[in-house]
Amino acid sequence: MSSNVTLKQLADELNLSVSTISKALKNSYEINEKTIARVQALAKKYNYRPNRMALSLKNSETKTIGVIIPNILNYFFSKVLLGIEEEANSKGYQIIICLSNNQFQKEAESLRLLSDGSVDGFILSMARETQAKEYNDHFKKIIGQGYPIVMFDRVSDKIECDKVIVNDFDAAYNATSFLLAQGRKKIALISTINDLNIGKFRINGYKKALKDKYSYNNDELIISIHNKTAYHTAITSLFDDHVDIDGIFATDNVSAITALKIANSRGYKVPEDIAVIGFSNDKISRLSFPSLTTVSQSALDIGKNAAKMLIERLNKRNSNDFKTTIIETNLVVREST
Amino acid sequence: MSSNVTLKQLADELNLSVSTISKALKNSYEINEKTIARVQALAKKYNYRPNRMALSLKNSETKTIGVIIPNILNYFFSKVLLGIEEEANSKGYQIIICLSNNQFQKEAESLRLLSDGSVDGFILSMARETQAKEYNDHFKKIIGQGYPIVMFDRVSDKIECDKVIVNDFDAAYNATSFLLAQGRKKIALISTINDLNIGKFRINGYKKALKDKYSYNNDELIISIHNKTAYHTAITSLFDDHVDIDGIFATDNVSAITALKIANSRGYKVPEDIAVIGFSNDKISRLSFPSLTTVSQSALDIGKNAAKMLIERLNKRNSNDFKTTIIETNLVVREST
DNA sequence: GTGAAAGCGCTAACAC
DNA sequence: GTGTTAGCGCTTTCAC
Repeated sequence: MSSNVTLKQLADELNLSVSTISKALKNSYEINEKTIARVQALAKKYNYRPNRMALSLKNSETKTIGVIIPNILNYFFSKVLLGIEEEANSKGYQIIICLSNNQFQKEAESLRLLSDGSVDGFILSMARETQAKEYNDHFKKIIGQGYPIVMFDRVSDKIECDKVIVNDFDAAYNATSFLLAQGRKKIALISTINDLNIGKFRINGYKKALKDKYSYNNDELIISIHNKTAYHTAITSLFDDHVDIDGIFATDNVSAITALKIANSRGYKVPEDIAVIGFSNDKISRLSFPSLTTVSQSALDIGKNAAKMLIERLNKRNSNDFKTTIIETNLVVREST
Repeated sequence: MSSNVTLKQLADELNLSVSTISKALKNSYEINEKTIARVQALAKKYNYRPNRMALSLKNSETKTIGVIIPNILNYFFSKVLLGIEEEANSKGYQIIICLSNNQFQKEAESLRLLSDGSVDGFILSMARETQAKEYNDHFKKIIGQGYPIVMFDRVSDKIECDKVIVNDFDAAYNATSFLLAQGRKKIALISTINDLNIGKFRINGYKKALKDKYSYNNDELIISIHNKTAYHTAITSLFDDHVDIDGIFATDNVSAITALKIANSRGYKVPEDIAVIGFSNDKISRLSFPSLTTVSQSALDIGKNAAKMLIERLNKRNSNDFKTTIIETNLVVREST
């Protein structure tokens, strides 16, 4: 921390008391106008700023939000963070960031560390491990301690708190329907997030869309990938086993683009012979060859809404009417469909 | 902030004084062992954690680092952030993050907001606007207030502080030399960061490499792009004007991949007819078609080093021996060369 | 072995 | 119109 000027130093220099200085800086009606002017001039000269820690201690509020994110290298989460930061800053809040790296241990530790009065509340998306193993107690404990939480995207039914999600079922349903409307006859789903709730919702959306289309007479074709190193082999097998495949919906863009590359190298024409849709409207979807149609989740809005909800809750404590906000997705159509 | 237990509450419940509790929790030799045991048991029961704001106020240190980043959607900066977070956490520091969005105004405002005792020091990379317009005063002011700064990647000669950079000159020299060693006869440089120092260093590295290769007899061919929307047109013109181009070194991956796409669409064979090298070892470089050779900046190490340097400086104030750490780059060769 | 008191920087109720 | 005091939660010095 720095050697900033304090009220006391200003008071000494002007031969006034600390409380007079404090009031003068707030333009209190109690204080003589000349005094106010003198005080404010000196404060300006020394660039006085009230010490944030002293204020926090006094007011029992930090004006700081703890944000816990599974993976900062993921474009979606970065963009949500951008939204949180914008909204929080505009309301006078700062954000402390912790990265769980998708590990339960680190998520719980971050929660523990920040629940020492460092923040007023939390915005978070569950670590993959936490959701896969259905750990909840660390969240409940924090909430029990009086810290409000807003969860986004990867949320848990078991936790009572505000939430911001997209309708993953609808998103997948619409994406699959888009392929069906093009007359695609054999559509596969590639999922790399089978262990997450959102992954399950997306699978269900895909299944329902196929079922609703009476003229579609192939079985569901679902490839589940659990390992980063397995993308290429798994998708290669998909093409080997189903040469007549003409549509792919992937729950992430890395597998979507891997599929595109394999299709390219096998001489499929995209989108004539095969269409591919990814998930998350990130940079790579614009730069792939051909560019990738994706489901856009409006990550920025998710972040802004989450911040807005948390700040609202901080201002009207003790109410139990938790809300879940659903952010609309939309299909951004590019060259791959 | 939450309703955490305080020393006072523990003291009341045990009919002891606050100071006894405080000492007991620290296993002070002054305190009776039985008392220690009783106190610690109760503290554990109530999940006591010392209030961070009170500690900060008392100790005049926040154990928090302010990080100001130009663009969180940029993979390089995200990865640096990851490095900072890892190193800082391991040393017991938290990080408050601010995004300048490459605007001077927002950068200066973030600095101003956090210099109220919220953080112990700063890690930052200059906003594009700040560097282009050579604004420095806001940094100097903060340093004058006693806040140490560590700058990384986009740094300024005008500011005396610790720095972490890569050798952009060498990186560009080596990348260009790699193309020359392949026998490329007409190598273009595409720069989208001409307004940044690192952009200038990269151009110089490219120029020097061409000069050092006696057998190379084409002129320098430098395309400078200043506008996000102009990538495609500018690079298309490059190909129009120089059909015999056989090598491209780009200072960023979006233009490198745009070049790849244009080359693909014009029937060039990559890398036989033309080779392309990008900058920053991010996800898209692996997923492009063909995958892109890039200069890897070891972003994680940059982040870790920056955090390490700042924390070291915080522990030995008042010394003026500022260091600049140079992180090695290396060329990651993929299919595009 | 335990407790009282001061002080970190600030605000606000209450003197004067 | 200005000053005194108490207190936010904690640590530490000094008394008892």
